[in-house]
Amino acid sequence: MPELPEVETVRRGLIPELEGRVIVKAIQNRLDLRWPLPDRFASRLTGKRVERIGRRGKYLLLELDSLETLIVHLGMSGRFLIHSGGEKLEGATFHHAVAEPSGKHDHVVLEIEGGGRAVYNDARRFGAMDLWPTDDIENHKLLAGMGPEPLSNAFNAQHLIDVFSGRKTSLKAALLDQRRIAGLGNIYVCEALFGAKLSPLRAAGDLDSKECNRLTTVIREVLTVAIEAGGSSLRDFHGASGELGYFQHAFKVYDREESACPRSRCSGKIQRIVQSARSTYYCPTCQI
DNA sequence: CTTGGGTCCTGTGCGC
DNA sequence: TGCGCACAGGACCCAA
Repeated sequence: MPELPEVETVRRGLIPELEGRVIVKAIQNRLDLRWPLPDRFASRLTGKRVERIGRRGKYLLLELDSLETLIVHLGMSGRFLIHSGGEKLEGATFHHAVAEPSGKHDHVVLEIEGGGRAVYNDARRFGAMDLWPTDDIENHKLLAGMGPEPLSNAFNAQHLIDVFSGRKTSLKAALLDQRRIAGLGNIYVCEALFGAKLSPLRAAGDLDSKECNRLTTVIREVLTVAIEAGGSSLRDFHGASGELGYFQHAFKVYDREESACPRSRCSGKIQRIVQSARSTYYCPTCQI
């Protein structure tokens, strides 16, 4: 599910409830998510203060005062919801419906100083958590080798030229590869390629510098606008206070098979194709 | 090394 | 309504 804008939305929602507060008690309801949780998981969280909540690609990073960082990945269906200590729905500021916790897949619950609870729920259990020394976080096996943050200065046209060079793989697959660029998933790759007028079927290594430049700019724009919209809620994405994002209403191609290309002066029709077993949406007329 | 396909898991929505 | 199937925002793992 969640790509960079959704994870960033969750991060921003967790900060006011969690940052600077102590985890009074951690409750672990299963031994594993996608992989086994680390040894003594709950006790390594209990009594620790969350100093800072960061993000790397699609990973949330909760830095604890024990010098360890709680690494969290939401997988496809993961949620991290805050239930406030008082009237639990009063804090919702969005006009959309607020999700009730199912309880069924609440795998990890953090009771927060002051009475709130942060609940990690993940029906499909493709998500993950781990604890790792904060000063060595970049060497954690899930984070090592990840490409640059697309909203940082390290991401630029030259970087794309470098990582695409000589690649025969499709542009679609290349952008989904977290080792080349962090944070993009199926939705935002489709949207960025539309914005850059590039076919997802092109070989990555075929792009010229002008095209890489265009793609760089569009990726930044798409992600920035999506974050401002609170991410996309196609099926079940919720922010930390249960609110829905609304960037899905701004999709130009994703999930819009058969509709007219939204680009002015293009008479094309959005197509859905399958690339490496995943849906790609694009306009074959203007995405060359 | 690169690349493509299968796989993990549960829920939902659709056609019949 | 009920059933079966296709599909879902991720990404690891392995075979070729």
